[in-house]
Amino acid sequence: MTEQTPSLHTLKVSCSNCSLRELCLPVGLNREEMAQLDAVIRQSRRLKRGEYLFRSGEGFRSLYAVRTGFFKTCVSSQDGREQVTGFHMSGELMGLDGISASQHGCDAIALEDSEVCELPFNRMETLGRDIPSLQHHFFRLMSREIVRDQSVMLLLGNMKAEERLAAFLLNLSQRLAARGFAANDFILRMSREEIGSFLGLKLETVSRTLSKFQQQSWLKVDHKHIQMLQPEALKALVAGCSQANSLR
Amino acid sequence: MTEQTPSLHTLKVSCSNCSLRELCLPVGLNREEMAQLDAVIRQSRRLKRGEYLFRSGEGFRSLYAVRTGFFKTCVSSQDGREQVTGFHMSGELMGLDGISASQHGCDAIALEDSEVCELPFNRMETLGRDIPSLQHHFFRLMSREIVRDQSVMLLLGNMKAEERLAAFLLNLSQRLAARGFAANDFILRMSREEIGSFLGLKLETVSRTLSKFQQQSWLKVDHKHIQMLQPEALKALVAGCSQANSLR
DNA sequence: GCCACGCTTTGACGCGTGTCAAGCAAGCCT
DNA sequence: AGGCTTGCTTGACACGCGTCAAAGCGTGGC
Repeated sequence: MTEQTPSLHTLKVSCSNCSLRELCLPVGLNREEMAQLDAVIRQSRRLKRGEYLFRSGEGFRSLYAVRTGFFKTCVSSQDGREQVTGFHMSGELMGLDGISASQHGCDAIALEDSEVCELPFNRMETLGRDIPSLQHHFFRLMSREIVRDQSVMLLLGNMKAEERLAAFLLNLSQRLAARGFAANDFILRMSREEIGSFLGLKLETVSRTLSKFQQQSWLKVDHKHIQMLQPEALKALVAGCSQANSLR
Repeated sequence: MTEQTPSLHTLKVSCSNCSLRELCLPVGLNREEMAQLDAVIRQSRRLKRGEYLFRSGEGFRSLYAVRTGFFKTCVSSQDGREQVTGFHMSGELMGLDGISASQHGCDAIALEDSEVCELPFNRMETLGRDIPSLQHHFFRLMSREIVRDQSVMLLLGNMKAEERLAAFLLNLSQRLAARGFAANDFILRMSREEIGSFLGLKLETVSRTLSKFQQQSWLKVDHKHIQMLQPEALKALVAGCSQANSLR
């Protein structure tokens, strides 16, 4: 709730170059500024499912905004444990963690055929000096990412398996709805294992919990096809943990 | 490892106004710019142990840099579950999560008598336009916070109690050492419960695990006084999970 | 100085989730 | 079409951590 999703009418607006919900909308740029921005945003790049957009350790030069498709970002430790740190759909930004050390801090992998806009960070930074509202917007975006991460910490530190999964599904539903998709009938783009990695659970637990939700007729689960029959029931489960709506 | 701590010689440098390791140092400001910055930084504020620096939901106006003392930040859900999102010592910045919604997203509480510098965000933002290196530094700070949060996610999602506690102690040790304090002999400023909340464990588990470390003569634990007898043993425990060095 | 309270430690026990393993369904390749 | 791979489901069991409880220790207040 602390993070408001863009209202629907704003979704129709777009940059001339690509539709970057988060990037363009709240800024209120004039025509000239918009042109400057367009000049900086590079032609979009297409990725096939499974392809890496960037890898942890690679030099950082650009942020990437999802135009179409779906991504996961993940960090992994030396001994191979992998933690999915987020799932990213159209309009969302990836790569903010790379600024600090001038190299990417996580892997970004396309979970379906996708398209991204590349935003060369140096040039965005320079542009921010000329366009204060753009600079401010970038600070807000980074701050929002921090808020989101805190919600995930709350989830990982305090919630049980059922609560985590319910929070996850509701968050997904809400973000899809904000993009004009059905809120209660959608396809998961990620595997059970990836969901588990994000939620700090094993894939078997994810599977069992989904089955449990289905038994209670809260969901209909057909492989990756999810129908939310009683979203209120899920909401009741996470009612206490309200922070956990902005997971991504 | 991805986050390098400031080298020791840099620690002696300080702003004329207050010693903000993270804020001032890497920027490389000239004399005039330094003066501009000083003009913006407000007189420092003192807090007694237990006092709130800010609360979740309060209007956001400023960031705060710890001058002396020790803080925790935490988010809490409606039903009262509390998650400590970080511990903060001298030179570290708090409040970055407040930018996105113009209100603070967490509570900040002094764990001992402390002193902070207030940095009015609007004025810092304006100043950033005039001093590119300052602007860049702010982006880096925010990005570093995101990297840190990702490490915490890895810890909460993948590590066992012993690994979490070892990673926590090593991180604390390292940050203290970077500030010129003894690395292997220090006082915990927080309770077992607060450690547990940060690490996603119950206080009993924290206590038991500390006892276990002591039995193995890896530590000497006398209430809040910790002596690390065999830091290598702790390092070996977290060896695989290298990401987890930048927890804070 | 004493008492009361908060914090910590330690034990016994139970539960939730991880682990291991088997079987199934869907999709892909040849 | 057949066989392979990959991902998912489900069961049985184990174990780490949470829960509940009691007792010890320090500290601060009066």
